[in-house]
Amino acid sequence: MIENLFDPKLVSQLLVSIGDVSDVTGIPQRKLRYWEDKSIISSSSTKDGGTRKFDYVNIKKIILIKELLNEGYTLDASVRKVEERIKKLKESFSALQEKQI
Amino acid sequence: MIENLFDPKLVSQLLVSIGDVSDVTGIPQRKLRYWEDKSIISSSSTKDGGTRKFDYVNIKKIILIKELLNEGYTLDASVRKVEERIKKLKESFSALQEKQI
DNA sequence: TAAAAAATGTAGTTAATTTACAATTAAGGT
DNA sequence: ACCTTAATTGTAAATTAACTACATTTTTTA
Repeated sequence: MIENLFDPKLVSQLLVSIGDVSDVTGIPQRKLRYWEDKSIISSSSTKDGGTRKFDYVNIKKIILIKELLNEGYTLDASVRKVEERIKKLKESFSALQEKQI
Repeated sequence: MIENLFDPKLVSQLLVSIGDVSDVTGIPQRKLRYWEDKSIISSSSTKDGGTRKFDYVNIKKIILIKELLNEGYTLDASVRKVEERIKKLKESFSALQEKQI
């Protein structure tokens, strides 16, 4: 049932602009660019001057980092803690996509 | 397990520009605007001149319509056939969001 | 073949984002 | 207190992406 709902292949293809990511996460655009500069998150901005687009995993990552920041962790510490979860998230993600449900 | 993967609340908040929807679905931007004019799909373009943003359900709808068009259905017929599936999709969607998983 | 449906072309305009500078504020160590 | 590094913020000018509002073309159907 849920398989019909969320097509993981489709979800993973959804790209969201920085303005909309900012709206959804509550993190200012300026900060998102800063985090990308520091390689904390990544977007599909193709060096040669396009616009940044964020995928589901990166948006989820931003939200998780924000939560840890709110708890009082430093940025680096937050990122370290989030990395492991994101790693698993990515794995399950590609596993699901393989399955071709 | 899957609950951790796809946060339905988050997925439903992802908004995608017309250019990216076009890339993902293979439907030209011009046609997407035409379909919206005909109320086949909808976007969050706030009349007062912003840019169109499509959500997951509408993107899924576009893909389903495209498939039926390829099978030879007329646009109207395709839409009619898709509506029922989309209705269920939306229901499950909000049900999941309520659950707050 | 006439009418309606479906799709397309494009010019001029507006919205959203980019980069690349610099400046500011906060936190941690001695 | 002072210094250093981390973290964040401000913004102008340029660029990219999308918009509307026309009109036109192609396809389908009665």
